[in-house]
Amino acid sequence: MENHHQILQQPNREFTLLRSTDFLRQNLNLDPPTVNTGKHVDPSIKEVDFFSSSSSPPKNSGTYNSSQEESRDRRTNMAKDDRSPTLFNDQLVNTALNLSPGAGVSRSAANDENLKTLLNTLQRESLRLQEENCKLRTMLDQITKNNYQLQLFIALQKQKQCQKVETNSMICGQHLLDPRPCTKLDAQVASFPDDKSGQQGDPVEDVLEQTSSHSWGSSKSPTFEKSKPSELPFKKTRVSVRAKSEAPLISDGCQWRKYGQKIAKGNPCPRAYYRCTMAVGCPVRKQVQRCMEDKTVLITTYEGNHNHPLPPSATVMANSTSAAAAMLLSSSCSISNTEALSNTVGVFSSMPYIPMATLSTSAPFPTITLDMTTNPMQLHRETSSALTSLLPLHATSIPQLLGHPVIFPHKMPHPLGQQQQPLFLNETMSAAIASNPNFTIALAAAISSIIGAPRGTDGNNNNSSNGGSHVLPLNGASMLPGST
DNA sequence: CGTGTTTGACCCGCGC
DNA sequence: GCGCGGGTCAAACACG
Repeated sequence: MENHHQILQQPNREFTLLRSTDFLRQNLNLDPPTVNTGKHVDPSIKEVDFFSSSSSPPKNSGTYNSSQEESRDRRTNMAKDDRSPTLFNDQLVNTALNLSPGAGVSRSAANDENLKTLLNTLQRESLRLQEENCKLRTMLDQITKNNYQLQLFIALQKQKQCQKVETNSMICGQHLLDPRPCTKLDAQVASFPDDKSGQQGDPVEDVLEQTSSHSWGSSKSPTFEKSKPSELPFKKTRVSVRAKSEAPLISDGCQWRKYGQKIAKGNPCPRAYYRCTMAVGCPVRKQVQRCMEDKTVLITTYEGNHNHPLPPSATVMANSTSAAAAMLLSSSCSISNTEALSNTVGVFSSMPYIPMATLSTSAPFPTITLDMTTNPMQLHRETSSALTSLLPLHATSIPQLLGHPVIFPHKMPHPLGQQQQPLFLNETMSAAIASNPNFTIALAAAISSIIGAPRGTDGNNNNSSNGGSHVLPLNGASMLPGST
């Protein structure tokens, strides 16, 4: 908790914290040597050029050097092995199989021995990789969890700033911002960091509960707390996803129960209302409606926060939608157009295949629409102009959509510079995947980026052998060049 | 019989 | 105050 506050007050450190590997180390107290059983394997997937003739080894950490030297030694041994197999001592790869026709029968025993050794080595290596895989999985879970909590703190901090700005503006008699009033949540948010007394359990969860209870809730619904008349209405944030799909529903990993259907005005296609049934009282709801212009396009609108753990498939969707919602939040404080835009760019530049993002402020609730229906290459070109038209939006809700949001800190510099590095898992729906095979690649890139983000503390890509870039199939596409 | 869907009725907010 | 439209409820129904 304390760390989060410190981090929030030191913008320069924000990025460091959210960089996967550093974040991982800091949160899990995993020093590189402890990650692996035998020798060091950097959690980030580093591209090591085993065949480079470069004579200047990187001057990184000692562990990394030792790893490289080990690789060099192995190559050397393999080279020598052609002439003198006995010189090869590395247990990992034993190439001392004498398969030459001239070898006598007396050598078969030695060959068997070598084969056994090789087998044992491979088995050990396989076990080691399994252990690593398991550990990385655990780390990934932890990162997701920590990001979730951190994002909430950032959101809370932003809410506080927002409130200050609005207060100042009111005092000056020039309420230039969106006139929509601050809400009950604002007060809760503002008081949250200091007001821990009397709270049981995780205060973060408490705030989420409060947020959820106001989200999309009917005053009649027994599940939701009814707002007192004296309280101002709660402004909701929604994320709408457009995807081509013939199916009546898109698969997002959650279980839904239909509770209503309506013919909305202006669209002959009925709008279906679904409620999450993965947990009792989960306030998350979604609307599904076909696009009037193109009936193959399914528009799914999400709102609310899950009050239960999500399966991985649902987390993927949650990350994407919550990232979109984070865009709303990042621009919610009405600081300035430029700043808001830079924030939104910061979020969406990380989403390689969330192409067309549009905000609707005319709707009763701030809604962001992610259009997955167009060609990704085209989208990359389109998005820039689409996003540059974004205006700051006063979304007073915390868009903790769908469980496990991930958010970039304020004005986070991109680690890959021109090449954007995705930190969001955008493989969202089977329908979208079907129409856009690049989603699979994007997912791989996103996972790779989480597991193997490049190290560094300044946010620049100063690591020539970083593990993220070589696996990122971004089509050379930074969605928004020049984003900070 | 339990679970999910359908559908008409109802509630509520908003604009006029 | 009234009408309209969005959202939700809940009884009836379907299905495995």
